[in-house]
Amino acid sequence: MNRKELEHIAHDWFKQQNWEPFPFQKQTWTAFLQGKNGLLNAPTGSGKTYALWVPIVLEYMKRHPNYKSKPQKGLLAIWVTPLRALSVEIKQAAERFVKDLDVPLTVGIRSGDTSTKERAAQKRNMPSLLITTPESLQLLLATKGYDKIFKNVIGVVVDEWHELVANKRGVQMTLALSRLNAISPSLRTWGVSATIGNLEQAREVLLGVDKERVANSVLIKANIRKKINVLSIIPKKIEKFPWRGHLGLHLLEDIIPILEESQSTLIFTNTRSQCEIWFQNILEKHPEFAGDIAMHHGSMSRETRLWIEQALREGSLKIVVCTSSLDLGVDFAPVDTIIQVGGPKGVSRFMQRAGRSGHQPGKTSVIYFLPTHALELIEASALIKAVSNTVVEDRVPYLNSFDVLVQYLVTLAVSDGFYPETIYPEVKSTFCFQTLTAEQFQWILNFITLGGQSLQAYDEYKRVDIESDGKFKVNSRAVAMRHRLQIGTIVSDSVLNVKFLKGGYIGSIEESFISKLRPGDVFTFAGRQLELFRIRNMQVLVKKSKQKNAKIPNWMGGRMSFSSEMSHLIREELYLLNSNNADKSKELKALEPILIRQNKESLVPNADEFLIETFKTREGYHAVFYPFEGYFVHEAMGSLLAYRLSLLHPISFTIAFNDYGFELLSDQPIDIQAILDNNLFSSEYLRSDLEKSINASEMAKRKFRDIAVISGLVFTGFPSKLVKSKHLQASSQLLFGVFEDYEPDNLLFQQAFTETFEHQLEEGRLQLALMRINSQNIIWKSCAKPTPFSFPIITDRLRAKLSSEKLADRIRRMTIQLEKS
DNA sequence: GACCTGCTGCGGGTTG
Repeated sequence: MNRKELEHIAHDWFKQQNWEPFPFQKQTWTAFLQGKNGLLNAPTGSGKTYALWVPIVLEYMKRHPNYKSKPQKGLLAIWVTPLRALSVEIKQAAERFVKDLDVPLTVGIRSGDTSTKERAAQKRNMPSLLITTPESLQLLLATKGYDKIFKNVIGVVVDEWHELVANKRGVQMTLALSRLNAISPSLRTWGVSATIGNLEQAREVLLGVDKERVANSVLIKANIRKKINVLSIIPKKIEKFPWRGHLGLHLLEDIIPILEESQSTLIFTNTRSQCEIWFQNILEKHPEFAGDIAMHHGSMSRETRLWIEQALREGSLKIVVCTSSLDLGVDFAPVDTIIQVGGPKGVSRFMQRAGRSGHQPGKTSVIYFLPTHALELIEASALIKAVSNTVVEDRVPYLNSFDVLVQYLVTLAVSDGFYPETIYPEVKSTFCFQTLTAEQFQWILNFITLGGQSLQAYDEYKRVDIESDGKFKVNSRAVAMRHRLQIGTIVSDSVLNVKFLKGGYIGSIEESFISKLRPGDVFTFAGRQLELFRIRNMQVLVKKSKQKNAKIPNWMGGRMSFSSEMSHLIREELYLLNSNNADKSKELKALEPILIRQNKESLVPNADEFLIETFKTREGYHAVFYPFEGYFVHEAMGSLLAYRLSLLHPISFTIAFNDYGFELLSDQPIDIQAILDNNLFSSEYLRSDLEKSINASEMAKRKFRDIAVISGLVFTGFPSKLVKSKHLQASSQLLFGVFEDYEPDNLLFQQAFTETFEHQLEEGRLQLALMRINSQNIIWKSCAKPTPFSFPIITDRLRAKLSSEKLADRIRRMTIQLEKS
């Protein structure tokens, strides 16, 4: 049978399903059958799964013409998905396909949900097509004789590659790929990705830095444009609409008609507590929705979440209030409407959420944007434009994640052991470790065998032995076991499990929240009123309660900052505000009263202007700056400017910031002229000034917590008996301190700082922002009172008390004040 | 006068 004939079979099959084959499918089949690697860019719900199952099966038929009488045993292809939740759907698709085609191939799943028994059975007899997660694949590499499992694999497909490419799970994935490539000579690597700004780079990350290999691969773009209809909910009376806030409950009644008219609706909120609040408020004001409404977020028990997902699929739920937990994965066909409450902070996140509705080829997605404060109308306007111009963010890959490399090398040492001279070039071929030097690699080897320089005295850090032939191998069963338990790059937050007294797991909650409650107190969680009974063994035992006005928990999650694309779009919209342009969006027009007020008290900047406002209140002297660059950049820029100002003249500040700008507050007048005369926005000496200006060590210490866990320096405990997170924090801090004092050139210690500057403070973006400000005219407005622009920032400070002043300075200042009075 | 904050994802031993 030749390739053409085989393709016909597949085409016929597609016809039988009444599916219109997309052009990219044939292109993908051809490239795969030619032995090429590649990246397929296709939206969800476009049949992309089949685009890659088909050629894998075709290749199998081609290789084994008498496959019916003599089916090939062992693993043929691996499908990696970042979400367990997707495994079942992919498995069903694959099974249906091989069954209809009558090919004797077996399909299996291997993930955390797979039982020990099944896992063992699988190891004896691997399915032909294995669906797994990056972590479970890594665990397979920690198995004795893994090379035999993988030696005949012809294809690895990494699904949702855009989700992995910019984090450590992606790094881990590429390390595994580097090994598989060496084991299996006819392996093809394929990624499937949603549209992202840097698709070309995503391909390079997937395939490694070998230029020839990348040049011989293909990048296939599906070119299917999903129609998205964005509608914003505009407050009827902007004068009474708050200048700040994040909940958006003022507009609750405005969405009721939308809920009633839609078959089913997802309401996306930005935080878990906001999700709880919206759910509760809708039910309170519209009890008629009871039974039709549910909520879904990451701290709720998996059981409840799965139930809700199933109900959505079946169309038996009308409304689900959720967080990012429903961004991805499972496709809910009956959902026809999306409501986004508050700014989504990034264009791709917004589009991703919009895409949850009308999830069928050819259908239009509908998303409503509900602003939670006045300035978010600018965001609404910007998002509408972004969607029609298909602006998408880059996903920036990690570089030199030594913690992941340490884990990977121990993984290899746990199974069959490794020879550095074989593994070094493989590691170096990955995007993440392309600049890894022989010295650095040697340092890592020393680290896993001796525990590095400062931990040499402790046996527990000597995990790997060097055997007489030079093989690196773990011989201790205890070390191997602990390592397997801790494979992966996701480090969980410190949480307590919430359970009913009579049993029944509800979800997880932050230690910091629950410690403020006493037995008998009532709180709301997962939409229920719960009375705290007692806390025991990291478990919160509760009873049902009917009491109203319960406290709502907050979780300490990651903070979302504007993406650089989003910041850019916001500025573009802002610059339109002053124009009398007739085609100004209705969102911007609605802002008119606030615009008039801002222009009266201060000014709305144009494209060539950078605004600084100063005013005095009873709190002190305020200076507010508006780069519109997002929270993270403002955090860094605020500290930088405060530091540089204090060099000119001793002064101390309190700094506040949000996505729009930052504020310096002092008890002395702030010399803005000095900022202008001394070029304090210069991007020169950025890193060294930044290092001196912020408490980099404190931030790095927090980053180091994850690094310590991933690299195996800190053990998070056995499944049944988790180590208390406080202990975890303590030991990672202890180690941080040791390295700081005795081994500052420790690569893991240094990595904590690199991550702080590059990922937390976004040094690269800060640099660009400073350059932009330097090219603008700085307009300094001395205002009589807080302006609409400054109000959200200065009130934010009342919550987050972040001070640049040292305790000693503060005490000194307070004493002087006392003396004066 | 304006203000209830901070997402998501995975994994959990061995042998005959």
